[in-house]
Amino acid sequence: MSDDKDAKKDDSPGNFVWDLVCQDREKGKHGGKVVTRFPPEPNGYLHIGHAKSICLNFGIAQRVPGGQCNLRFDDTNPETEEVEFVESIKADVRWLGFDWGDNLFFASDYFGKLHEYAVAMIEAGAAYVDDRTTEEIRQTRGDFYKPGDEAPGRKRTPAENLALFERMKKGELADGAAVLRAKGDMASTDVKMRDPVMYRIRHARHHRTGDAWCIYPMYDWAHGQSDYIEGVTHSVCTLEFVNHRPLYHWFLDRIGAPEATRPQQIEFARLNLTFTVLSKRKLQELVYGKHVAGWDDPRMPTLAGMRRRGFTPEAIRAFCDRIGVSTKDSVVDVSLLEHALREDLNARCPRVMAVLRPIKVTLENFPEGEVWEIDAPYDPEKPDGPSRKVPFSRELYIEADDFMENPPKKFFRLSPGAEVRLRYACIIKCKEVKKDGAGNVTELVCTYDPDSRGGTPKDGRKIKATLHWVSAKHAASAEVRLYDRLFRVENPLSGEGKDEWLSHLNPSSLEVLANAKVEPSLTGAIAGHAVQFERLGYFVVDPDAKPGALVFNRTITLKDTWANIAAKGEG
RNA sequence: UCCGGCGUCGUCUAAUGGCAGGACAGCGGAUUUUGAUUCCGCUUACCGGGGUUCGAAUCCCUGCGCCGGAACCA
Repeated sequence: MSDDKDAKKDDSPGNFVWDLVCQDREKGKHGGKVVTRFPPEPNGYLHIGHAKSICLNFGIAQRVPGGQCNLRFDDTNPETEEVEFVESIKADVRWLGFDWGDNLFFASDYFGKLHEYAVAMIEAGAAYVDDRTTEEIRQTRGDFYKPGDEAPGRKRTPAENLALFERMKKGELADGAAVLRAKGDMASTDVKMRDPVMYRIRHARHHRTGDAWCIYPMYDWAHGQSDYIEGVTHSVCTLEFVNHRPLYHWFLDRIGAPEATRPQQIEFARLNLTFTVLSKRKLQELVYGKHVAGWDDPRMPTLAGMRRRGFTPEAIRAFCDRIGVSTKDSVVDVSLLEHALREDLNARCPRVMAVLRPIKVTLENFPEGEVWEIDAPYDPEKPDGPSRKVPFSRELYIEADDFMENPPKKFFRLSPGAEVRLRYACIIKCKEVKKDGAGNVTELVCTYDPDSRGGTPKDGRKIKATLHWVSAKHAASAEVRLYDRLFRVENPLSGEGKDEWLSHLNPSSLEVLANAKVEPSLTGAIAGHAVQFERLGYFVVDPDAKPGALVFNRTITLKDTWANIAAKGEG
């Protein structure tokens, strides 16, 4: 089949949802049409967990000829939803690389239609108004072991219920005074079926419909019907909705949706990540509790935060491909995300040099005033490819971490009497260590080997370490923000206490270095420019940067075998 | 005491009654002017117990464990 060929064009791995979609197409269900949807509630920012759902839903639509994925905002709760969130969500989906075309919808588009359906249900005696208190309704619902009691409203005539519902709609009743309930089965073992609430009263301004309505549909009433109205074929959601599936189907029955054209709800496991919290509520707490600087704080797992941190859409999509999709609760190791990130950045970032914690080096035998303009490739694996000039002179900065006065055995960087290579420049040897009154190293006096220009010594002797450096006189200053994992424990939510998870915040998730030194080629770098600082990691220019005031965010470090060895040595 | 879902390397995920494979992590090695990258190699798994079958991760029974469910949230 030519369809098969189309489906195999991309190399995305399959998963059980994709399998179901393929089976349905083979059976000719929905005439072979596939329509999915991504249905965020605009009450917060999108995070990496949403990315999994976005990649799944838009991914399926992309892989099917004529496939369609709607972006539908599930905006049925005016008290928590805002335009700011719908705009950020649209921007994030676009940034991730997906396009909903003309298929931008809102559940609030269907308020009128939903109301018609509800009225028809009341007329058919399938729904009624319950005007007791929330507390009474809760208490008469029964529990897991006992059936509930039937509400008095059930006995009213359709005409009476219609009149009451009309009063609800007109705003004659206060918030909480009454709800519309479907006549389910108060004795059902499935608590969801015990006369589910369809509408509640909220005298609140809605971000789109304004004050047109004061009754708002509940999720179970709105969602399946919205799917149906849009012609969605596969309604993919997360596992916590498995319990809602019978009700999803039941409401479709009530409105008379023909079996052949109705959507099918399919559930998959939401993403969990080690060292990360992904619940919307927790993310809100981090933002509103000022534990982070905002929704786009580079430590946040929000797409806005990750973007600012320096993640690429490609890395996130590759990650989503690799974690797969299943119906098993799972926790993905964050190192898999980091791997996908490094893999992508490694392939796209030019290599440059920057010194984060400068320590001064003076080459005592290097002529005062002389400057080498070294031609250094942006991609060392392509020595003849694009390059930039890097000035080298008598006074340099190297990384403080690259010098130890009393080095352990396996440390092969600079120490008194030791030789190292300065990348692309030459071999130097440490002659003298200068210190201040407190015993801090302030300067290293070194000599350079004039026969090693370029970095290769004439006599062919082996130099184990190569250090990055910048010329003191030529370097630009920059602020560098060193980001690390927001939590220091693998499962921040493991504790019992309500706010215990906050105690697991990593106190050193952000370290700001005010006086880093970067090579002059970086002087005019603009926000979003991503580079590798050789031997350190991947960095991106932050939007806070201004002309003459560079600001870099560390996206992620390079893998660091030495750090592991050093850490073990201490243990 | 109820209803529903789920159990495969440390982690994530394949297998659709026929050799339990991949990725990440870890460990070891080669190359390296980034202790990076790249390359090579290694360790490690079918929740337990029965049954059906020539043959079971897969089908059946049973036990156990984990997750979700009693909002006028989604």
